Amino acid sequence: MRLVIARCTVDYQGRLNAHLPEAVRLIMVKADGCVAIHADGGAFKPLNWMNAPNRLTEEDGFWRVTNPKAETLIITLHEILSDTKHDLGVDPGLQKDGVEAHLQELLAADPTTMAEGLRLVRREFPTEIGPVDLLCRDAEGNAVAIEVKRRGEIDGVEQLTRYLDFLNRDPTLAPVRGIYVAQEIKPQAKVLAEDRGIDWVVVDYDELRGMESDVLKLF
Amino acid sequence: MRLVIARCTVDYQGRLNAHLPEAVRLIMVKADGCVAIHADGGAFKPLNWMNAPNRLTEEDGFWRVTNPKAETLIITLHEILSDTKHDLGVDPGLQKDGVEAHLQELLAADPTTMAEGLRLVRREFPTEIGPVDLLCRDAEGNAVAIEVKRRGEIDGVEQLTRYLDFLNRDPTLAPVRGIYVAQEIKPQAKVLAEDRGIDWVVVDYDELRGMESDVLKLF
DNA sequence: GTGTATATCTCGGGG
DNA sequence: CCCCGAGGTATACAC
Repeated sequence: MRLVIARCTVDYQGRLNAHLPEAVRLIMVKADGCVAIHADGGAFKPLNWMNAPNRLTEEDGFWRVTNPKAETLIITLHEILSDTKHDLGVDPGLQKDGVEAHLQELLAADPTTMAEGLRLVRREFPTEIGPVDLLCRDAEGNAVAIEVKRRGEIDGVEQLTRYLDFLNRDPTLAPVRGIYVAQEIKPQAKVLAEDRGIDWVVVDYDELRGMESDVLKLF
Repeated sequence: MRLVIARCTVDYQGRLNAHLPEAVRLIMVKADGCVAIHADGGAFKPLNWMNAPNRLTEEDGFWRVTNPKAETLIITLHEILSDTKHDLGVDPGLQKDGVEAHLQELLAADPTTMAEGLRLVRREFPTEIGPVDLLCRDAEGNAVAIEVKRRGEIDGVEQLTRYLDFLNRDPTLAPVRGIYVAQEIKPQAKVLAEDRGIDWVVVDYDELRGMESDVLKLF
């Protein structure tokens, strides 16, 4: 990783045009070639950047970064205050726990945590407009489409509504009802769900994980 | 801005749990207090981070970063290879051109680029659930609601559908039809739009800008 | 503060 | 390769 502190101006042309007036900034060049220009604030997101794959050429007083999509980033260097290089090696990567996929797994393993008598038909059940997270049948044998979210916001209700529209056109499935399942559901999402006749259930990830480990302990 | 190159392990607990095994990484601490941990690859996104506002305390062998939402980031430092500080000053900020707002301006200037006979009634026409990008009347005098996007995805169709629902409850406007306008429209968004009786139009930003400059040249 | 809409979103998975 | 969905999305802006 190369770290350059420099007074610079930057111009990006690609998906949009963007210009950075002259100022002192950090220019970060990573081993995979990607370039990011950071100010001393604003967290996370660089002011300008160019992802790999790309080509960086150092010319007289400026750097030119281009990628196969013909986007260009021109960094004009007015004054270089520091220029260092560090060998970081390959990163072992981030281990995550608690994302939607895990929640979906736990719910698929025991659909009765969402509603009594539910049996799983399929995870990621395909429709014309995308896969439904879980398709189940209830105790009466009726189809139930389930949308799982970590945080239940209004767009998840829209998503489930779309799936229900399309699923209910299939005579082998109709009538299909919906359940919106999340660790946390916003008030507006609840209102919209109820307005559309969609049930919602708040589940606890830690509790679900605990139940699963309890089940494992039995064996 | 403080830049530390160190062999470290990192643990985040908050919206999810995440762990980074020991490796050499860049730790960036910005003037506003935010912290980002970068590997030597993977674009501009840090492996882990904590946005401002937060509190960083340096303890024996590790840093603890906490924020008001009780999220914590623990950086255990096994070996510090470099530790530098740079004064960058306040950044003048990024100037952008070519975002949705510009596209909306160009389309408002000449609605006939979207459909023949259209006349603009208002930009950002207010409804109960937010403003519609453009409200027009067609040659027959019927109201037309237009949603503008740079990239037309499925959620834009949902947005326009919600607006149409509300606009059609207003007897002075109904019947209102919708047009989804974007520089690029995804297949599923087209399917959903057509399914809902919403027209879609793909427009070219550079062409629109060219037309406008042609008009200016006439004067 | 919550809620909503945008983003050069990034990133990963599946066809 | 593109399409699509998730994200600790981040970020800006209105209420």
